[in-house]
Amino acid sequence: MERLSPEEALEYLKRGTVDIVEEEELLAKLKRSAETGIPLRVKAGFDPTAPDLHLGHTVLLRKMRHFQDLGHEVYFLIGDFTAMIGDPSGRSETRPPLTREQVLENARTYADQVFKILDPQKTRVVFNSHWMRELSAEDFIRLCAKYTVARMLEREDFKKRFESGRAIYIHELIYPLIQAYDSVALKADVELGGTDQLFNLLVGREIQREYGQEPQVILTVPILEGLDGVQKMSKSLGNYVGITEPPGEMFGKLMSISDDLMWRYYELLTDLPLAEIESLKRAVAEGREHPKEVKKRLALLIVSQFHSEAAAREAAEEFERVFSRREIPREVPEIRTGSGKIWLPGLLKETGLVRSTSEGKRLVAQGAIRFVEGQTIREENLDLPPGEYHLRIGKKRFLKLVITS
RNA sequence: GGAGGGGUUCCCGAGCGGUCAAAGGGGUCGGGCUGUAAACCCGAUGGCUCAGCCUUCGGAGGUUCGAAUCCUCCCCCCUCCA
Repeated sequence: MERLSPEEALEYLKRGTVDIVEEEELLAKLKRSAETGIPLRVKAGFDPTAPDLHLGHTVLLRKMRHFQDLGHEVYFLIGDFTAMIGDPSGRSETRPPLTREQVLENARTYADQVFKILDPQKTRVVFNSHWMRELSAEDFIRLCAKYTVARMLEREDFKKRFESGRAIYIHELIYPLIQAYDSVALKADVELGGTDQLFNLLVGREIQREYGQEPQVILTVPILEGLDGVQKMSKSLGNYVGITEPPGEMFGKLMSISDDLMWRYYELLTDLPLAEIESLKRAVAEGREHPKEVKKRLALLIVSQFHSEAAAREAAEEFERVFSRREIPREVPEIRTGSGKIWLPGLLKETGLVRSTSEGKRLVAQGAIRFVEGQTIREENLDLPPGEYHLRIGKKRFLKLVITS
């Protein structure tokens, strides 16, 4: 991988990006790096407050990894100083500054998750409070003097707010400058970010120039759609796959995405060459491949990134067993009870499979509860002889009921 | 400082004295169709000891046989004027 020519490297890096500013500059940097043997300094910033990563975040992380695979050095920047401001692009307000302990704690959590993708050998974790705290008021004013209000107001959300007369706080205007200064401090050759970061990243180029540095090249990656295929993947929308989730969970969630979305995930979440993805796409369109099989392959590829290949394969088998062959899952919550009358809604609530007895009643009424063997239970009350029973609640929930005499 | 509009169930959003656990949409869940895909169709969607009872409509009081709906005070958001 490290032996790609600069031109090939460029192609490799371009995959799944939205903007590249400027492509020729990137090529030039790659060439120079190849000649001198000095790796490029690649920067990407992260919010210190939300260390709960999902596949959406990995689009960026994977791009960072691509640079590492080419031998470059990644600066994983934790914006503990900028967090005091809160990036105005999000709806986030000014946040209370985190304590040093919290920041370090979050950084540890990041490390646990991030190194499932990044190569620890080629990753430098840095905190921008490091240099920002050192910056004197004079230095800071000098920094501010390098950019104009008019330029700052070009940013989409500032512009809108300005035009509609909504508040823009001065510290918000500062945010892009600080992020830009981070690039100066790190002498970044490249900065990566989501498409929503484009403006901030561009400011970085200009500020670097002002400080006599060669401007960084910018690569933006798309914001990944969530499992619903419409909204961006996010924890609060519940349409995400967390990177610490167990393999079975991941696999199941990935199998539930739409066929259309599958191609997007192939491109952004796997390293399968684009040409192969194209030919798969064609095979599906022509009916030579079943989309379900292709999706299974996708799920396998993704799950293997976070778990062993064996674990991924096992998840696939389990999926087959339970959903295709309608068999009993390997691990099922079990509840034991004495014989006699059993009130199903109450039992389901007890096991935590449903939230309330009302929900349990509803499910029974709707015919959602059945024995795995096939028979639907339409009565809320059960009276079964001692033995083992396997219940299926809806499509995904299972319960093993053991009745002792 | 002045004038006005608003805070409703997970979300958006109707309701504006009883028939309101509250229209409609979204989401979610269940069923059908399938490939646990999408699309589509049907149904459900506060809780409980469930033909009944309890809790919900920003908060606290009040009027009334009866309030999400009327009154008083308070908190929060938005628009316009200054």
